Amino acid sequence: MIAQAAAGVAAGGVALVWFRQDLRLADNPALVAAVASGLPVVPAFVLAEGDGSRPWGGASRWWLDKSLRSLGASLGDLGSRLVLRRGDPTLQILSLARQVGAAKVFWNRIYDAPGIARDTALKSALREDGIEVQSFNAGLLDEPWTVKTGVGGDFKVFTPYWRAARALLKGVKPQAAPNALVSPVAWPESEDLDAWGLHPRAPDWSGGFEAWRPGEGGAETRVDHFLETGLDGYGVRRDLPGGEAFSRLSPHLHWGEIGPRQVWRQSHAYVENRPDLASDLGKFLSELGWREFNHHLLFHNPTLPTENFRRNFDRFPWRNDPAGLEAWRRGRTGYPIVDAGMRELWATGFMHNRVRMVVASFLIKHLLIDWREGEAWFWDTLLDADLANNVANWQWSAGCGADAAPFFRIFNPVTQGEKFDGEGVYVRRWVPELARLPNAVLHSPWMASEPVLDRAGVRLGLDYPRPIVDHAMARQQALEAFKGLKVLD
DNA sequence: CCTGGAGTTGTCCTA
DNA sequence: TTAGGACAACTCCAG
Repeated sequence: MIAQAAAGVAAGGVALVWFRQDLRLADNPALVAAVASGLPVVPAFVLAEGDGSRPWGGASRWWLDKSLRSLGASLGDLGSRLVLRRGDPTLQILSLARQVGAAKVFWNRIYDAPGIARDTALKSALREDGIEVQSFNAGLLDEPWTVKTGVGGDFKVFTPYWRAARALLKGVKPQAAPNALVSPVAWPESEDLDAWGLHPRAPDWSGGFEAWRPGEGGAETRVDHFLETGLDGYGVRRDLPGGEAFSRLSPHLHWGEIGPRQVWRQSHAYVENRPDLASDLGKFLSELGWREFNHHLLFHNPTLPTENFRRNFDRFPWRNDPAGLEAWRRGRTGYPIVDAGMRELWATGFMHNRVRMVVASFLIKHLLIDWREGEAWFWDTLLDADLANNVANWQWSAGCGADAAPFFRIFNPVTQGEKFDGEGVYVRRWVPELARLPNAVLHSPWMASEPVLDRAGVRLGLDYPRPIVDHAMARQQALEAFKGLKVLD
């Protein structure tokens, strides 16, 4: 310990880079600033514990494990390392900064309330130690406080928000990754990633995650692949869960293995010689826009993760229904499109966007279960679980969020299945016990005649459940429940 | 301050 | 078969 501290101090101080949700070398302003300081650079990551922020879910921990290995390897290629610590990040960064003799500390910002409070306090503490601290924006196109309505307020409706946010973007120029990092004279000790147990054991339920490639390299491959194969016709094709026209960038964006500026720049560059793709590009970028908007909402509404954005929903008569919740989680509701989605989630850590809306609508409006239950399940099982996106989207689905779906918009799981999975590619993949049913009844097996069920080898109630609620009845019940929410804020 | 058009993703009934 | 309107009421936001 003494030798290490002495080594850092003797070299005239080092630049400490605290990685969080920016696990990349390219377009990383904190890293660029550290290199520009001319000091030896110590890159560090802290597995946060007990700092008031929400602990990562199981799927997120799986991803983080791989992403840290990737980042560590990339730093190794530059002759550097990634120093790992766990515990309260404030204490860990303070102690690490002192230990290595940091003259400067750099990080990229995050935008949830506990994180902001922690970072603010840490900044003061470091400065009291005479250490220079600087934070940057790596994760958003526009930081939340820069996008304002005409009268200086924060937007609550997406369309005007995105119009204003785009107008602020003048020449989006991602920064290049550094070519080399100067190492400190001596490295501080690092914890062992294997010992963190982020990869599930006993049992290892991550077998279905193998198609993912966490890390900066995987993110770059994903963008290229999407632009080549998914952008053409994205506006329509993105809605088909059996297809492939979606980017799958969300987990990479969540961990900052690629930043929105890079996605913005690359997709514009790709479309430069393809004017026919302008409309599809706009659709794709508006998805980035929703990500921006969700972070904007979270920043301006710190209680978004736990409280209804529209407070009149505080009176909503949510049902306590453990059996229904469990059927939903396991994909045993008897509605094939819902069950397919929930099983895709469980198996792969991902769910198609259209299907996310369908299953959310089902939990909230058919089962009348609190959106927070669904949000918690997604948080644990989604590889792209992101606080801002998850809570804002669940609130939107429930009707209590910003710019939310009107209450009478109750998805019919049969109609949705027929409309967006008409050929049954998606349902047959994830609900294989129904695979031999003809398309006409695939999304409503309870409507099939006995001979049709027999031929398909389906015994309702045995091989596949009957619907746990009747759609028409549930719909009426939901409309009644929502009627009780007269606004009187 | 006032006004009025608009608001991610739908469903169902009727003509 | 298909197209159009009802479904409520509210808030947001620009002019």
